[in-house]
Amino acid sequence: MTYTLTTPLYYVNDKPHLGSAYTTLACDAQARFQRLKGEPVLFITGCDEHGLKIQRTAEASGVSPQAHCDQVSETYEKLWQRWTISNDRFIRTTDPRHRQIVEQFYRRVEASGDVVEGRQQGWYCVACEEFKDDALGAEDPECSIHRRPLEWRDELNLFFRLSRYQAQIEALVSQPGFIAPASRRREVENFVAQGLRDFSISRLHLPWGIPVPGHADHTFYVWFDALLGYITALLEPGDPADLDLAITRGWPAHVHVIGKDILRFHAVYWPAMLLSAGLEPPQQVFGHGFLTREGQKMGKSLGNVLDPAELLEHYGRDAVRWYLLRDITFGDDGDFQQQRFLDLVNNDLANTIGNLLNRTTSMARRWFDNAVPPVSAGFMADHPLAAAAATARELVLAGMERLDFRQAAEAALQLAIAANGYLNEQAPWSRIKQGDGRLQVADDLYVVLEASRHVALLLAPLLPDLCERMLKQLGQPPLSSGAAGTWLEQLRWGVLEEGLPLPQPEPVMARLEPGE
RNA sequence: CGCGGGGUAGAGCAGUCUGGUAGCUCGUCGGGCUCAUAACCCGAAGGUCAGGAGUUCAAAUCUCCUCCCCGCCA
Repeated sequence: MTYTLTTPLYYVNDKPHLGSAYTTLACDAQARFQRLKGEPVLFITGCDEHGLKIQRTAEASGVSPQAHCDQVSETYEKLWQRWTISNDRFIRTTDPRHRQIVEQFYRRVEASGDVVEGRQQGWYCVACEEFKDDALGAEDPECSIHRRPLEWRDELNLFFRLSRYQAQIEALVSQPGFIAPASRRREVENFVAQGLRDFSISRLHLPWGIPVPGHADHTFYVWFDALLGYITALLEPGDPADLDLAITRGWPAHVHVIGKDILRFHAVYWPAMLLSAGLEPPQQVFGHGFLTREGQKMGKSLGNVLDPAELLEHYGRDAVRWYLLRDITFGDDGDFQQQRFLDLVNNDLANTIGNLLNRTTSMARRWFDNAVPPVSAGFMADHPLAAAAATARELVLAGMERLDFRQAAEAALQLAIAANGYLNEQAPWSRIKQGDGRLQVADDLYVVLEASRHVALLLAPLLPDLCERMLKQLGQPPLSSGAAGTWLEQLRWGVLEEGLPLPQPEPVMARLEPGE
């Protein structure tokens, strides 16, 4: 079955921020991991482009909404390309097929009797695209999040009868594993337990949206049409816009990865909409944490926003990916600390991993004719580094499966540390000087090279670039070429070929210089 | 108000479910090595586990109370 995973469809109100990049990077690692295991994967990302907020932003900068969306979503797409994100789809909710999918979906919900007319009255925050109940008594109320004036609305809208799904959503939400990490489940359960209320799914006289069939002047509320982008995205490029066809392409999604702020939409509203339309809810909704910078919230007003495009430019893909995925527990909030970022990248990638490869290939070349040394029979199987590699492999596989990138990264790193330690214990540089030490040195270098090869492979989902550079140093064909067999096949101890020529060593990871 | 998450060495965290010498990474300090990217390896210092009370032979871990941070309540 296809492993479908999604990032949020990012709202094109502004250029991409680090949070979006973080989510996307994490999904990319997961998508790569599943592909490496041989699973068919559908990795979906894209942009959400409707709504009043977009319309106003476009107006403010004097362009049409469509032109604005084209421009911003291109920024996203280009950025993901520069990060070599491996998404299979980039869906935009202004895609013509999306409109048809939304209409078909809506017809189903309507046919289930889940659409009713109602009067929507209250204070509205355009930035949130939400009504604010807590503002009811106040005069001149502000949005507590955006600190901008709320607008009074009183209009006839179409409502989705969410209340009918109370029992089903309660059951779904309490299902172990549906909401991840588990620590966020309670929050949603409590919300549901308060009683689900119908919510409006249309807006009146809002031109920048998808028209509601059969209701002139109504367009769909952004949150109704946006999530359906996940379904539209299932379609292959040449497919007709057909809902039944779409869901055969990889539904239900295995996981929606989102920021914790939009957990409710994904874990409550969205599954109910799907049930109403006779579709399965996603298997998991993973709400990850937010990033702060040096202990402070990032925000325009503080002027401390980290731009993912700049980070990429200054430090490169591997460094940023490593820091975000290795040092921050996926799910928890995390703090981006410049000093630690530099320390970790230099220590882990340049020193521990890069230098391990460098010193080992260099010795092998010098003493064994520029090639992988021969290993004596019987030396390999019960070797401590074989055990270390097996442990690392298990921890990486198990960790990645749970989106525990930190565990996976640390496991790969531990193998490199073990290999470095083994080298220092054996000190082949001393032993080679003793006449009878040559066979032992050959064995030792072989197992360390083999351990290094495992490190490279284990890093593949997290740091695809570094992995390929390491494999090249080890005389291996590119992993992406598939020439040496599948990833799992290569992750067996002893696959490294004796006598394989080793190229001139070159640092696979440069140290980052402080002070930028 | 209610609910959820959290408060453990200079920093970031694990350990809490299933009580029993407080552990990891980074930083700091000392030693070793010289194959290697001033890289690698080993060791040390550094903690009243937010505070208080209780249960227990024994509490970071269980119970109760207090304080502080973050989040949810359409």
